[in-house]
Amino acid sequence: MRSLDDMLALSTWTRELPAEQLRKVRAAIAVRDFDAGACICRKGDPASAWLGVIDGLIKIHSLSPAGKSVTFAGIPAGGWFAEGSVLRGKPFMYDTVALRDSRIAFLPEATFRWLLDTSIPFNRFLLQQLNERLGQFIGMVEHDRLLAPDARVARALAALFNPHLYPDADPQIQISQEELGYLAGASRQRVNRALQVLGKAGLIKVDYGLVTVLDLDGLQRYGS
DNA sequence: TCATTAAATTGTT
DNA sequence: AACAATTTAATGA
Repeated sequence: MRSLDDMLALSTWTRELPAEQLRKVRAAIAVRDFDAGACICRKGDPASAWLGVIDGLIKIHSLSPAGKSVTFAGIPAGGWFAEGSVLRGKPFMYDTVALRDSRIAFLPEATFRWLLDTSIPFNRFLLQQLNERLGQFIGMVEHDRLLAPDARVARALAALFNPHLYPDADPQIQISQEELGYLAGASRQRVNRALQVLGKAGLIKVDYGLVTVLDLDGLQRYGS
């Protein structure tokens, strides 16, 4: 399992931070491990920290009153999230759950605001992150209405490998087809078929509980 | 190390 | 949604 320092080395916003400032940030971050299925934060919890996925995989999702689940985003190792709630100073609006055993970094709200007030590189990073996410969600609406199921699964999968949001060199992701279904808004059966199609097209390789991306660019543009 | 079993995941209808 | 097949992880000899 990766360490906090691995993740900080991977995050682009740490690179231009003066050593002294990075040291302070590093000292303020708390690290917690979660078992697969565990809840990292719930809707309504105060957003007291900016969160980073050091290792593992988490999802941001919402449960309907009837118990149906919609997943808005899966966030693999290397990703930071919840800046929206921290910026607003409002409680979390969604639940986040560990899909696998995961290690999470908690960067306290006060430290987050201090970075916001003092660091141009940090602000630049946040701006890019918000922009990338906005692009992803706009894309989701577009794909949901315009693309066939195979292509929707392809995009949902590709979104997990956004190099700006998740700067992780590992082209593999350990995720079940059921979770991929929640992410793509498709049934598990449909995802199963889509993965077979995408595998035959040479874009991905499918193994038990594991998907390896062979051609990210091809995945992104599949079906359009 | 190997066999057994339960649990998770996948493939198919 | 249901079922069978497959893979993994855990357990104990």
